[in-house]
Amino acid sequence: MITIQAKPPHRRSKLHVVQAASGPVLGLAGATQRIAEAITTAIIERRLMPGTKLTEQKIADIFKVSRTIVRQALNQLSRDHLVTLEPARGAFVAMPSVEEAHQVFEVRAMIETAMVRQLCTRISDAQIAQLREHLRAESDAVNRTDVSGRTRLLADFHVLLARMLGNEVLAQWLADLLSRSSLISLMYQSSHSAGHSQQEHVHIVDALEKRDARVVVRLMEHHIANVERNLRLDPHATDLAAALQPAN
Amino acid sequence: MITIQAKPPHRRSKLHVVQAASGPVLGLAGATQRIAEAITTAIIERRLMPGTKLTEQKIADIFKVSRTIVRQALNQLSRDHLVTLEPARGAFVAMPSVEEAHQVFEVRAMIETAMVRQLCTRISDAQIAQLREHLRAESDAVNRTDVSGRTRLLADFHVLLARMLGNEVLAQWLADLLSRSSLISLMYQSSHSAGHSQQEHVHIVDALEKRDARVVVRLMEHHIANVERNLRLDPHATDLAAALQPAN
DNA sequence: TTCAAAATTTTTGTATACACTTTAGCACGC
DNA sequence: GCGTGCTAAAGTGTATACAAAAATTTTGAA
Repeated sequence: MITIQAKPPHRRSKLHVVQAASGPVLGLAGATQRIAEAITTAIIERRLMPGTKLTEQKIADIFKVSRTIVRQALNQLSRDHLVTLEPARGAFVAMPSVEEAHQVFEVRAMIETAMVRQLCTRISDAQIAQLREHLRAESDAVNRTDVSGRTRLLADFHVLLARMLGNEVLAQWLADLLSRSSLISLMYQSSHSAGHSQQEHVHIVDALEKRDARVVVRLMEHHIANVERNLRLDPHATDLAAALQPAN
Repeated sequence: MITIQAKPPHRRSKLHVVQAASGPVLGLAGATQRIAEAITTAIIERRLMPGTKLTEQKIADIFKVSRTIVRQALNQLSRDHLVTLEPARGAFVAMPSVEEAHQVFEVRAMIETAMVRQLCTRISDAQIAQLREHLRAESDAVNRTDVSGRTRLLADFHVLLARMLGNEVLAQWLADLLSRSSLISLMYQSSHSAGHSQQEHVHIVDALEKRDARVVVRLMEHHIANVERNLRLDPHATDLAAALQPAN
């Protein structure tokens, strides 16, 4: 049996998909994305606490769109593990378990050590400079106690490393893992100070500059282990987290 | 202002989500999942070639559901990179670029070597036995030249290794990567024989049984490199794939 | 005949309607 | 007073309707 196959007539350049920044059709998949991002940042910035119910109609009203769009956004977020979908009950801001938290950090340790090991053999001086610049931005945010900014920058450091391998597949996945990490950190009230993290980033870049694979791997291992070690993994943390809540 | 946040009233055991095998409400998220899986296997089994347009209404008719459900399924598949969504044009079976193919294998090499290295320190004899059993199943499928079965089993081997670390986060991600790998292999007409792959799996398990980290890492590196090396990454391969095309 | 513009059909994107499930409120009996 | 069952309200899941965009076909002229 031979199945005949239609090919896409004459598909336009892939650039078309990317442009998205002009024209009348802005809002195609844009609205969905916009809402997903709004919810994501709200979660990361602690305006939406773990366990919070996300009622479709309420969100739809806020953004002036139909439930259809909100549903798409919530589905995306559930694939990122930032919200949990319970059949017939609705969407809730995810509450990663202690188990899950451990697994996330374990995977991060595996992939990020492999990453920096690779980087030692290929990183350019220009890239080192770029990292230094990022470290400055981190340091600024820490000093200004810009909480949401520093959280984002500290996470971006890791994604930046991934991106420097020129591997977008890796970078995107690590970005996912890091938004999950952020949720975990805020849920379990990390006692690991931002300043300390930032300092560790500096050491990692120092080792990268010397292309010292052994040291950089050890530093990255310790860095991730430190972050995990400083989580409050006792159960009462969840209650504490669910405390005070501006409703939308 | 302190607004108290409603926590999900009294959430039922997570088992509830899993059951799904009884009652009248079967088809809650089940229909979406069913369609996504059908399309996935159709792609892996080469019944849907890369570039094929997936028209929503046609799929909806086939499965006797509304476009709503099909749309959800297509969205999921696009997150798995098995289909590409082009705004206002529709869904197409993905055509991973050479670049993307390379990146996928690079990441696989990184994560899977780290994985087996870890496994050497923790794997149990019972797990070795489980792997041996899997190898038998692989061998059977190869001998029977059960094409779709062997493709699945050869991929499952890698996921099985991930699962043996007891890390579901890792396992799920690797599963995604492997379905992508399958698509890449069929798109670029791998000349790497299934039998050869299967043989390499045997060697890997042998080394795991001896808990020889150095060897097992080397074997895994070579195994993945071999698979990639045997792809036809020359450009005409894509033309070849898009070759004979009467419109439907 | 061949090319281009217009009209038609198909298909996507979003909103809305409706059925069914869950949740909350309330009366009743213990 | 407290738990139990019933009723009403709210919310989710799916189908359908409709508008806008894209693809296809038709039409008309060189």
